[in-house]
Amino acid sequence: MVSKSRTQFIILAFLYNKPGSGYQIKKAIEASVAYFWSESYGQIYPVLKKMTLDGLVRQKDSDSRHQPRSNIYEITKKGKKILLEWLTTDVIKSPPRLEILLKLFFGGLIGPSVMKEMITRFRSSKEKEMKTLQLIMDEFYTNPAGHAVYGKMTVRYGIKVSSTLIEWCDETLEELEKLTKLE
Amino acid sequence: MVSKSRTQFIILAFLYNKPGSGYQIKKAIEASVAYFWSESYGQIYPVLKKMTLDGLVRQKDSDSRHQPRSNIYEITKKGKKILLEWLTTDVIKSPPRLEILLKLFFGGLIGPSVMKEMITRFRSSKEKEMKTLQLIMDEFYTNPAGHAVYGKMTVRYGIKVSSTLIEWCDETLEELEKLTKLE
DNA sequence: GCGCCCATGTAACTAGTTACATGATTCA
DNA sequence: TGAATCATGTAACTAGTTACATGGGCGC
Repeated sequence: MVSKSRTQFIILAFLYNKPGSGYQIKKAIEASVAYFWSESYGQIYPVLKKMTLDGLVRQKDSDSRHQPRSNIYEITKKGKKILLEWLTTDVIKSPPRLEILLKLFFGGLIGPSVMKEMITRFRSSKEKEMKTLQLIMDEFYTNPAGHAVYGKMTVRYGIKVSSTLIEWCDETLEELEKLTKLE
Repeated sequence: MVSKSRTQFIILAFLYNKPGSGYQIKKAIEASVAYFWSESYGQIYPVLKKMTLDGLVRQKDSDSRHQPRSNIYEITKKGKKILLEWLTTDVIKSPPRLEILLKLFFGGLIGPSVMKEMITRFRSSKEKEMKTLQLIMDEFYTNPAGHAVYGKMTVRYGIKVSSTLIEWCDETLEELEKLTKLE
């Protein structure tokens, strides 16, 4: 049976327009969607193998004279078909698991000052994240390329969410401050 | 070795103030942190067993005359210790995996109208989510209870994020609309 | 020759879900 | 009596990470 792992679909998406190797796919992911997706080699290589068996990709005849040996895959008709199907299917919402909220929820067990430190560090990480995304967004404007519309939308998502979270941290820190004084 | 699964820690947190069964823990999770956390029985029961072996919880002498048989666990000193350690440890940020962004990123492959439909449905789900959270928040104010401060903070997180996402959907839908006209 | 990057891959492990099996009690 | 709820548990599966092993080519 053809699997429904998301790894499979991101691979198909990257192979859609041009063939590539597992290594190249991983690099492409890091260079483009890293802020909302990641894959490990330990996932990519086995999945590529499985996809070959399922007829979603095929190995290109290893054109020989290649420096390091590299297995280039190209997408098949079947691969394109199931990719497009997946793209038009609704996102199945996975039960959200927000560890920071889990810890905060049980904040009563450890007291507000420790929580304050934790939220402060969380805030820093979000600020850093936002700056990175802002740089990517700037890049989009200085390097205009028509195909980037969809990329921009995803980056805007990240920027909006992280700036909201920074706001939330500030409000939360204020409340924790009040609790500290009551201690 | 004592595991670091988050399931383990949420169990410890719920047992911190009073003993309970696997079933009760699951119900408590559903009744309090469901909007940012979930656990399945298939996870809870085996983990409770493992935790007993590790000495983090112990089974209370099954007081007999219990209607249905039920295994009540209580937290041990060791359990409390590692719970507090975990609570004060920073959240390890798991690589985010936002499927909606993954699909949107490859929107060029299927075109704006299909994407518009998807974002519209995503927007509805966020709106529903926000309303639910708003109700929970109202509950906090009409049923005032001192211990709820931390709960309120987590709900406020959810409300802020979902309302930001609704905004993002609107902006994104507008842009997609423009693209549709260019088709 | 050494270190770095290209490149592929596997093994062991962790985490978790879904579906199923089982059976007691409660209440309409 | 039959449905709902309480209650526990297992088996099979899916997804994914981390660490490790291996080796070639490139440039200094």
